[in-house]
Amino acid sequence: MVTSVGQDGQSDGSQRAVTLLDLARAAGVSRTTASNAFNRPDQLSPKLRARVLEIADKMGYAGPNPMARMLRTGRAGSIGVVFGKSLTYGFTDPTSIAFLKGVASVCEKEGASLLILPETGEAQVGNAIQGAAVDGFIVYCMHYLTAVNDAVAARQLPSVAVSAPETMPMSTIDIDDRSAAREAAAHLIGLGHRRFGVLALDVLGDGYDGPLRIDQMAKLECTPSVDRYRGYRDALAAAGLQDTDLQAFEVSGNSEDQARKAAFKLLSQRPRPTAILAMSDRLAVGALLAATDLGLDVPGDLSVVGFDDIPLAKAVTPALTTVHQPLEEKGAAAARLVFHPPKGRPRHLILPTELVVRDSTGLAPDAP
Amino acid sequence: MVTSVGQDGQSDGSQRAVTLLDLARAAGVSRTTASNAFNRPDQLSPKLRARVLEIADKMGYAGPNPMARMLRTGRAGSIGVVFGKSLTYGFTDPTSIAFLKGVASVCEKEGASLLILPETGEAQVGNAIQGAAVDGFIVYCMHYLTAVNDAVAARQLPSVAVSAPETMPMSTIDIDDRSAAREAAAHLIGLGHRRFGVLALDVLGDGYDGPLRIDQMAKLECTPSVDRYRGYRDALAAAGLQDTDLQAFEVSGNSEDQARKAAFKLLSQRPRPTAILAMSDRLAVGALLAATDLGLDVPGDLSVVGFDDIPLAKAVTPALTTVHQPLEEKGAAAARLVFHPPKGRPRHLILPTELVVRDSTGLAPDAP
DNA sequence: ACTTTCTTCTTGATCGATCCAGAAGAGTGG
DNA sequence: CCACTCTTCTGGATCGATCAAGAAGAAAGT
Repeated sequence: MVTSVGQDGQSDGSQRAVTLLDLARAAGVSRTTASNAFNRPDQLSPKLRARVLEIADKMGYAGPNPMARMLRTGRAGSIGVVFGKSLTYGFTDPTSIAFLKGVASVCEKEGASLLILPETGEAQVGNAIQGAAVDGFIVYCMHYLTAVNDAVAARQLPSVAVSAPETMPMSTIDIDDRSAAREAAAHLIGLGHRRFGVLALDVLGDGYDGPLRIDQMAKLECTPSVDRYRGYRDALAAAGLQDTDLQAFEVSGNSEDQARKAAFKLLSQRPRPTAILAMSDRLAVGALLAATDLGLDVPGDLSVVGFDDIPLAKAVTPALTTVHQPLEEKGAAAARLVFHPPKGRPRHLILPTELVVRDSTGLAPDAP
Repeated sequence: MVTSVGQDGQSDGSQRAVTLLDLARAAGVSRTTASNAFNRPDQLSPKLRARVLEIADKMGYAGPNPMARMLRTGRAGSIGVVFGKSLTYGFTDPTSIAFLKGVASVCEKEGASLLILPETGEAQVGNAIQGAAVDGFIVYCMHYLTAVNDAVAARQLPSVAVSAPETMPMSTIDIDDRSAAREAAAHLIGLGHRRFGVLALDVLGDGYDGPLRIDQMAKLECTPSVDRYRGYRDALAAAGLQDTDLQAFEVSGNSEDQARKAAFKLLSQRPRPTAILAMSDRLAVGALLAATDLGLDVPGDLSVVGFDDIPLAKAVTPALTTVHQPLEEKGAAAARLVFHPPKGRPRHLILPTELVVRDSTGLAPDAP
């Protein structure tokens, strides 16, 4: 006999949910047959299947309980993405949005869902990671890598870390930040620039704004910020210039407003830098704003090079010269590595970058 | 005796994972005690707990299996977000990104994760919804509402639908599209405009570009596109103008490029509209581009009003006059409704909008 | 008629945890 | 010494499904 259930979904939620067993009993079949009605249509006669599904519908049984199914099958049908910074930041920064988009596109193809994990501060790092029902992880973060990566590694699932040291027991995916940055700086040097300002992403992710903390950098194996800075210096060294020709400020939170202030300071120094190397396009946009504040023409008085090539880069005026990196492809490649993990040793992908010259760079004003 | 496990996480993954029972045996305690070591520190002596955790670490036991835990506790620790359009679109459109950001901020506070579901086409709608291990749903989509919403409703979980008819057995959250649109149009009418072009979001989400399909609109109870169009007409009617003063094009995919083309057509007609009502800021930006193509000055020759007030709206030149809607708050409010569902009847929130006048609107060129 | 195969359906075991009720032992007070 | 509470720990039942193996009956081949 069919268990009577309230007509509408509104009724008091306290009643126990309908289970596969209830359905089986109501339909007069075994649990397995009921299960097969949903999962293996070929395992029972179409007529019976239709009847079972109809009764299921009548009973308000939506389908097999996902949690139970996961437990039994061992598959979650989703992959997790961990942001080092706050979850909200992931939806603010254009680079991580593009990355997510790449991840999402692959998830869609695979029919999997995308679980985005919160990070409730260093103390509880790993809490969410430990408890996530997923088939694999993508780690996208810039700071305190070890805590997060260790938690992910402990799960023993196919995992990929973005911009992580290759010493981790998981696949990694990255760009060659150092040589990309070198290329950006070399471009400016080629245009005759000799005095540079650097807008750096914050090295430690601790909200610090101010002169670059070179001493702290030594501690960090590998962050985009450090690598890009080294790349800038490489180019200067190759041209026989001194480190002192490089004035660098860290800007917290990759924010345009903060960058504007920092750039203002850089550009108020004498002799004034003739070019600004920004470690992200958002920072570069901040530099453009500061140039406007100071009445400087870009690229007449000042050249600006960005990094990332986010959509905004070509929308802004003047369009930014910047280092293009394949943000979406980075996400897609990471997702692919999670869904089809390499057998044996982990892979370490390096994606190509390319300097895109637009309108924000020109000959140095004081060039001979 | 402690089961020996390979030193590194690299070893062949075929060995069965360590379970709570294994850990309990290794530590010489019961499963419950081992479980409590992770979940209820107050239920066992600190000394024993430390020992258990240490052994767990040694065995490579990362913590209780999330799937099993979910099944037993009945809680997933995450909420699901369903996009009607493709998953990728969710990370492309600025309005949905802002919405997600709002959702994410609340998730972060609640310590929950955010599961983003794929939609693999109308045929399989509900597949992912049925199988998602979540504690509630947020439905964010514009089209074929019923299929998705029915699948969500069947799950009998706390759910919120954005821009859905209130007939659904779930909470909804929305803005008053119609009166917001009316206000936008009234603003232009007040400036002396009498001939309007409308750039409409596609009514059916089927990739159609072309003249507005008014006949189709009648079929749809409630989509932003339809409501906004009605709002525009309300304003015209109130001013004694005819519907024929309103030329409308649907633009598929809320894309700037498509909008540019559509706006070009609108502006090539004679007599030329003096104002464009765009149903989104992206469409409005397309209109600005088309104006540039045609050598029209905004707001001198043409006024443009957007909708949404995405970040781009004030970054673009001229800054867009637009209808501000609280996108992030919309996401946050939706998430709050999922985490703390109203007892009894579902709630139906209407969030406030506000016309923000910036630089893209001015007096009609032919005004008396 | 006998074996074989195919279809259709069922039973028992299992996935890996948490919850509930209660046992064992230590400490307290009368 | 007994009754009581408190802490610490345990075993059995349970969450809701899927899987592997096999039974019952129909169809087909020899």
